Amino acid sequence: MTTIYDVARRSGVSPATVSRVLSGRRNVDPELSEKVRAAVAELGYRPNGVARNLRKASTNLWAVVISDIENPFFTSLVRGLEDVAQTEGYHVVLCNSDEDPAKEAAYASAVLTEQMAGVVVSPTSTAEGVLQLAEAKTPMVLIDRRVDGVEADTVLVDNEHGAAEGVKHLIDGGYERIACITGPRRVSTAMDRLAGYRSALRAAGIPYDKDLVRHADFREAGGFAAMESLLELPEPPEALFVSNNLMTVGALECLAKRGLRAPDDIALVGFDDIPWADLVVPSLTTVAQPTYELGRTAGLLLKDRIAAPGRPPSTVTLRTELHVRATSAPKQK
Amino acid sequence: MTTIYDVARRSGVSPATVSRVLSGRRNVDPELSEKVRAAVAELGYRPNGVARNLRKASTNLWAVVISDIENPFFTSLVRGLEDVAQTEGYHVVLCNSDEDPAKEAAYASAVLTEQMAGVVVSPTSTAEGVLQLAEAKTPMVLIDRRVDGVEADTVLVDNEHGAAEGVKHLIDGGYERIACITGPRRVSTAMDRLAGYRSALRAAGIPYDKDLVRHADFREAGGFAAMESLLELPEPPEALFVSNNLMTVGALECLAKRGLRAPDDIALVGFDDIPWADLVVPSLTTVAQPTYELGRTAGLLLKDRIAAPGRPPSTVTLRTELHVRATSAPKQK
DNA sequence: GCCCTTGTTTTGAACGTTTCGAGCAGGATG
DNA sequence: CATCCTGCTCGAAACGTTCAAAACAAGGGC
Repeated sequence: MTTIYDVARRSGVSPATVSRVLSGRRNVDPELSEKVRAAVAELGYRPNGVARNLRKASTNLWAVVISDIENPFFTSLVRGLEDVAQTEGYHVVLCNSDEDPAKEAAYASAVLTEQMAGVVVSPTSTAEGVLQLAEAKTPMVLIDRRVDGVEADTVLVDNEHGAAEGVKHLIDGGYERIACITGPRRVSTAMDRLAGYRSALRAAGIPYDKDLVRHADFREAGGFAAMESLLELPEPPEALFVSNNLMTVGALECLAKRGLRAPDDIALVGFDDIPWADLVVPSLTTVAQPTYELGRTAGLLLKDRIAAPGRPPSTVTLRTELHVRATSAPKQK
Repeated sequence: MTTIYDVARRSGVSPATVSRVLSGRRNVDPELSEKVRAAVAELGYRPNGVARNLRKASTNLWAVVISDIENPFFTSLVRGLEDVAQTEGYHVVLCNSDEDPAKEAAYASAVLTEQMAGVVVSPTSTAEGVLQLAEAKTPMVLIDRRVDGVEADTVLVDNEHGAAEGVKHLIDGGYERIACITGPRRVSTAMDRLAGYRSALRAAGIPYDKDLVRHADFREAGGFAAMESLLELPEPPEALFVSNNLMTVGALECLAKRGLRAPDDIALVGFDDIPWADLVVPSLTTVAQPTYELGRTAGLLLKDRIAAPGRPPSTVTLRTELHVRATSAPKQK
């Protein structure tokens, strides 16, 4: 391996000067600089990033800790983050936590020992990894969910407002008996979306009926089961609001299996888009989240945090957008 | 930051001994070992991964260079890879090349300067990055596509056989005038799938008509345009084989826009699944690739390559699986 | 009692960079 | 002419680990 010493010898200067030439500092004689560049080219020298990292006590890695890259929500988010990372000179390390606090903690530990420059994390319910990172003062951006007791930059979506908008849309379509499938009680997004559901009902003067609410696990199977349980009610709902994409898919599968159709048998609005929602027939009405933008924003916040670690943390809340499609067509009287 | 020296001082041994205790080597007195562990716990010592990497001249990073994480094919592949990486003690760095040889080359360069332990890459058409890595003898696994002149471990799918099976399925359904939308000429997978299309026709005694073949860009827009061009033929095809998932989506969108339906107006088989292909109505017949398994296999090959760099490269070919759904229903006479 | 062997620990030298302080010209100033 | 700057360059010390080689202790054979 050729080192900075080889280049120094070849160009007749000291390693220190080579270093300054390569790191683009000023205060170096143009003539020497030229010699150094020539030597670099001749020798095919490539700086050793690891050595630089050791010396500088930091790497150019960002970790992104999410529950599962196969969830389209995170896929697009990660893409947004990676695009920012690329322009800022960082690389993104992908970490699937599968909502498992132990895995999250293991990744947090890796972030610390590998001296990564920063982390973007969508916290699991217990969030011990996040606490560990917060304590170590690692630059960190929380995404999608808040964590009690942790002060950190956060990127959220206006869950309550988005959910309310989706439910209001159903109400406007003439539906009154509207059910809700949401996520675990410990997850802030699940509760925020439920709150939106309730506030839309309240605004319309429809009484809240807790028998119409199900808490599932944000996964396909959970949505399926919750849908089944709702359909088995003595008086099934005439419309449904589902609070994430995978559970919506599960609910749709349940309907398909039973030969039921939206919106004729039950009207449907889902939170969070799924790819090609237009191709599903009947096409799916969703409260779309700006997932790419979420990732991008997180990247920008992380960059700023690294540049100025002392600054007080900020929270950015992005707006959702209601995509009206076929499953929420107005009630036929 | 607490270092191995601090631990050594605290436990009354030399740094070397601490190192041996922590790296789990034998030849260390259990009593000392215990003391060291105690000191580690008391001080909250955490080894510095960067320093270790420098000394060992290698990191625990794998890069995965793909065209776009938002393509479900790669999403699932990356997930398979990451699962192997995790059990083997590596981390995965995500690199979206967007089919841009310059970006690919930039990532290849980063792999070298950051001393990453290995790379899994789905090569772009010109593959200069791959050549650079091959020259540097970086452990590398090629995925999905072959590269001329590069000897490396490779994981492929039996494209020709899979395509032939899909097309034969259409022929068996009574269709004869079958079109094909495939990818760029320089990409091996595109040509392999086209070859499968041709061989299925040949086996059935159907003459090959090059007017029924379109080369597009493997993207949604390309599939859309190719579909339009096929529909404008004086005598449009009665069935269609599309050689990747995004172009299939594009083709479906084109049909939807024109108010045409599969399989009544045109029967359809796509190569590569899309998520929730069952939910699309009519549900989509596909030649499914074992995408997760592709990533997993690549990970295992990479692990082996790192363990034994000298071994001759091997190629693994995985089988596709025909998922018969609604869009390929037999022709109604 | 001496020497060799075996098993464990320590010393000290890397690994390849960056950066601090010192050194050294050469010009400006008093 | 001495002194002070200014602008560059260089030497050397980190950064925190691992590992080869040396040192040491203890046990066994002759």
